[in-house]
Order: sequence, then structure tokens, then C-alpha cells
Amino acid sequence: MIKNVHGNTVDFLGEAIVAGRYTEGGAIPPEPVLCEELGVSRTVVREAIKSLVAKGLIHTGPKVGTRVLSTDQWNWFDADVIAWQAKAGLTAEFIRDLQDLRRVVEPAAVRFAAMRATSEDIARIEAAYDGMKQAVYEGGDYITFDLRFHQGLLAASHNRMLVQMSKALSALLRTSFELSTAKKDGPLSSLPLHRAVLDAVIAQNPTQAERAIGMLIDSAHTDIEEILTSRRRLPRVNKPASELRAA
Amino acid sequence: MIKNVHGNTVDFLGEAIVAGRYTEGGAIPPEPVLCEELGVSRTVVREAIKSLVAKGLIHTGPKVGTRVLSTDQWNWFDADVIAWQAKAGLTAEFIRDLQDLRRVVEPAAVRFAAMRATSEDIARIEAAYDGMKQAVYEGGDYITFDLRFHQGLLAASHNRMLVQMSKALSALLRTSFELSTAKKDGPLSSLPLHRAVLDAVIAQNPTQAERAIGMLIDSAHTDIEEILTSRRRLPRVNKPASELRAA
DNA sequence: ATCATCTTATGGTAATACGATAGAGCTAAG
DNA sequence: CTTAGCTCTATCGTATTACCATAAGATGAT
Repeated sequence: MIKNVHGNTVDFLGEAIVAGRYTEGGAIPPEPVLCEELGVSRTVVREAIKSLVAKGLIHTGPKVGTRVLSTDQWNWFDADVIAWQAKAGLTAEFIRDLQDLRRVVEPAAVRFAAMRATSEDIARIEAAYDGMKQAVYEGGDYITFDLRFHQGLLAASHNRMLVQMSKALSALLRTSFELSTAKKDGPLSSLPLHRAVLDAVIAQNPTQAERAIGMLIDSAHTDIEEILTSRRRLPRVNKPASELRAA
Repeated sequence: MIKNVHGNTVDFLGEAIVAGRYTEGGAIPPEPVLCEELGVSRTVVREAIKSLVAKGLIHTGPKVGTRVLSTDQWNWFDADVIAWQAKAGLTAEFIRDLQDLRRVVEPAAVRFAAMRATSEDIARIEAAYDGMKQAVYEGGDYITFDLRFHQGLLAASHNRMLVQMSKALSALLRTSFELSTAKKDGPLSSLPLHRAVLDAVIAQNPTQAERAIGMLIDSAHTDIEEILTSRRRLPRVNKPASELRAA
């Protein structure tokens, strides 16, 4: 998984920070030390640091060094930050926060989608739905199309902020889907729920669309709760940061 | 407003991009050219570019140059991006997106706050409310305390993502407040509405709290709509990026 | 049309000097 | 002898410069 030196360095440091390898408020090793440890030049380290500052993970200053900021200053809607968190292990709190967010955001987004979706939006979601159906009956990557379905829904809201969140929610959706897919007839049973949402959006019926997505979320919710209580720690998402970003 | 070379460069370029001075998909002048124009070294330009890449504004590649990405790839929850957009002039679409977001997020957040707020959370919001009251009757910076009130509310939801959004919403709130404050008795009339929200949170009554904040948002909404229809362009927010960030 | 080559942009390294500041250590007043 | 306040310095990040590597669009010969 070699991209380039800069990307690797950012990923390495970002992952280390998110994983908590450097204590909050504590200092990260000074630049020269990092150069040695990572075997890269000073410039690369500096640029990596600047990237992480831009994402709100750390703060720098002369003499004080490079310090890790508190987690609520992090840019949690940044695709990289989410990916690092996913890689480091999704904590129960993180999952809960994302779930709460989803419950708030998706119904509202679908409501907007029912009012503002264009024919291209519909076509894209319909294509995703077809992919899901095909995956169920003829085999295929169900999760990818499921993700695309929800992202299409968010995009159809035509609200920049909501679209932005689809990237963050993808992390939750992916694990959520992976869990529910593990159940025997997960995909099969959720297919009609998806159809109901799409139909309501096509019919331009916001209220019905909102109710439909609510049912969908609830069913995923119970799946996750079951797993969360039975396992101590969630399985890690195995996708590397770069692939998540590309998606 | 001199901070340091890096910060100034990032601000300058970021603002220029957000303001649309470089066409989307088009290339930004190559690094050496920027060095000359800004009178800084190439290292500074490179680090600034890396910061902007981290915020999703641009994309770089050898030979292809530095290109501006489409606006829906930008990190709209980044405090800097919001600040630059505010400085460049808040477009009607941007305001609308933020307003929709607010209508979705704040009621949900207040609902959570009514369930999860700690005594410290309450104390902080109460302090903000006192500041607002004092500003009304004895003069003072009403807007600052109003902002603090809403940020306290969001923080009391104890959800990372929601807290994150308070930074983005601050931009909307600030203009919203500036507009409603312009009206003679804006602050005076909104004071009891704020009190109602706070009381419901203290009483741990989620439903009532949600209804109360809904009324508050609606009143602000109509204020903004009035201005938006009467004026062609909103007045610019005069706060520099650094101050917005600090707040 | 195809492919080798050239050109031009970013990617990456290295050496050097500057500037700011936290905190040690000193001084002097109580 | 203690402590408040000052200075001084080691240690960070900040900034400049120069140079080479590499990727990919553009060009032109075959």
C-alpha cells in the first residue's frame, strides 16, 4: 500500500494520534525525532504536521512543541479522521454518536430528497437499488450498493452540509451493514424497506419517506445494539484509509 | 492582522479559492508563481497548499498542477472554510443550507441536552443567558452571549458530531443575530424564548425543549428571510478568520 | 496511429539561519 | 530564609535557499 511519502506520513501520524498512542495534551516527539523514526526528511514531517493541524488534531507552537488537542476539537467530518478512527477500532461511544447523528440526519435528508430530488438523483438511487437486488439474488457486493443507495439519498437532499455528512456516516453504515449482512437473511429482509423509501421519494411524499427511512434505521439500530452488547469490542474495519477516501 | 507567514498564506489562498477567484476545475498558478506574487518562499507555499488539500479544497499532482475541487468536496464543517465563505460573502444558497441544517440539528441537540446535560452544562448556559439579559438592560455584547448560549446547548448534547457542528452553525447564528439585533426590540423579544428553552432543559423535558427551540429558530428564520428578500446581497461578516476560530 | 522523448509541474531532500518562549536559575526585596 | 520577579538560555517551530527525483501531459518522429 505505497502511495507517496507525504500521504504515508500523514496516515501514520494521524492514525497514531487517533488511536491514542500520544496522550491528549501531551507532546508529540519533536520534528527531528520524527524524521529519524520515520526515515523521512524534515520537510515531509512539517507538511504532514500542517495537514494534521488543518484537520484540527494537533496544535503547534515554538517551544511548546506539537500537542494533541482534545477530541472535541478534531474535525470529525473529515474523511481521513473517520478512517483512522475506524482503523484504530470503533469505540462504543463513537458508534453511539454516529448512530444518534444518523437518526437525526437521514430522516431530514430523505425529507428534503422527496421534495428536491431530480430525475438524475432518482436514477442513481434506482441503479444502486438494482445492484442490491442483484447482489441478493445472484451474488455480489451488497454492501457497496447499499452504501451507494444511502449516499444517493443524501446527495438528493441538495444540501451541502448534509452531503458532507454522508462521508462521515459511511463509516457507520459500513460497519452497520457488515453486521446486519452477517445475519442470514439481513439483506433480503431489508430490501423491501429500501424499496419503500425510494418509492416515497419518487412519489414526492416527504412524510411517508421520512417514516420509511425511520423503519430502516430502527432495524439497523437493533442489529448494532445486539452486537455491541454481545461483543466487548467491534471488529475493525479492514479497508485502508485511501480506499475509504476514494469511495 | 499579522499572525505568521504560513497562516497568512493559507488564509489568502483559501479565501481566494472560496471566493471563486480561481475557476473550479481550473488550475491555480504554479508554486513558483505564487511565491513571487505573495513574496514568500516556496516552502511556505507548499505547506499552505498541503493545508488546503487537507481541507478538501484542492487537489494536486505532478504536471497536472493544483486544481480547485468541486464545492461539494470541500470540508464545510471546517472553521476556516466557513470563515472564508463568510468573508467572501454569504450566498443565498449557503445561508439556506445552513438554515436547513440548523432546523434539523438544533432541535435534536436540545432534545439530547434535556436528557444528558450535566450541572456544569446548565451553569455554562445559565451564565450565557445572564450575559444576554445584562446586555439587553445595561448594554453589552449581546451577540457574543447569544452565540455562547447556543454553543452551550449543543455541547450539552454530549455528541461529538453535534458539537462539531456548533462551529459551523456559529457563522449562520452570527449573521442571524446581527440581523435580528438590527431590529429595534429583537433581543428583548427573543429573551423569553431563550429562557423557555433553558427551563425545559433544566426540567429534563425533551419534548418541551424541542418545541421551545423550534419557536426560537422560526422567529430567527423569518428575520433572515425578510432581509434576504429585501437585499440582493448580505453584508459581509467583518470578523477575521482568526477571531472566528478562537471563538 | 504509436511510441519515444521532452517539458513542466509537484514531490522530496538537505543544510542553514532565525525567532519565540517555557522554564530554569538568578537577583533582590520582604 | 523565602518568595516574587526578572533575565537568560536551551529547545522547539519558522522560514529560506538550493538541488534532485518523479510523474504525466505535450510534442514530434517514425
